[in-house]
Amino acid sequence: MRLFYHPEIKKISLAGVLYALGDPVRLEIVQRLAEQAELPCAALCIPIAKSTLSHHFKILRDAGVLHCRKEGTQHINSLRRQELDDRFPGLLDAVLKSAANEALDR
Amino acid sequence: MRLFYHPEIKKISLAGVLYALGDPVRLEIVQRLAEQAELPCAALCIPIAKSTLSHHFKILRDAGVLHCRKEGTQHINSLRRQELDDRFPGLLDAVLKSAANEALDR
DNA sequence: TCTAATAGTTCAACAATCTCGAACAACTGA
DNA sequence: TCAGTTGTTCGAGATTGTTGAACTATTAGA
Repeated sequence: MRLFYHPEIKKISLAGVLYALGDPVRLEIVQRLAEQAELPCAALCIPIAKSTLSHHFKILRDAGVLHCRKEGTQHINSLRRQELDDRFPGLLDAVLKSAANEALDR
Repeated sequence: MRLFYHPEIKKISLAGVLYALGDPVRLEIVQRLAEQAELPCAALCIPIAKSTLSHHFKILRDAGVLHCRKEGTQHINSLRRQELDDRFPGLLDAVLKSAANEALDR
């Protein structure tokens, strides 16, 4: 299995990041990673096919939101938080805060 | 032609808003509306089919990002800025600031 | 070392969504 | 009333999303 593609921070587009965050499953992944720093794909426990989950992780990686490294049989994911904050200051914080707010409403 | 659907502010979802913003054309529409307050659809001058543009406006309306009212033959669009700020504080500002930052890079 | 189990990816098929031109509806002005 | 303007709706083809099955890579146990 080859190494994953991770775009340079300079090549990350705002529309790409927003698109990646604009899906309930992917938004949940990002929220979990904001709390836990590192997670393997399987830790999500979301009831969807694992091929679909793999696809969502790929979109987040390609958009520049996540970094993924291999460790044994697992793929460990983490937010590219510092890089995102450098490129789009305040964006991720605003999204995470909004997500937390939204969760309170229910 | 019937009136447009505009969701209640309480029913606007974060993923829906991010999805709506996660397209270069729609992001540009939102940026323009942040500068100009009100615009008819035709004012965009983006080289895509007008049926496609109409579709993008519908997505932005359905997500709760835009309000649209009829005025003669035109449909006047505006950001639901106050409502969005109430529901997701700081989000729109962060997106608009990020968009402005990104524009400087090129 | 062989085998089975685990973690994810890739593939192929089907479903859903996007983009477009054409047709349509609503309004305006001559 | 008739033509022009603005934007929506419809149907078709292209793109993207979702899924189970097959596959790769690694680990643990006999």
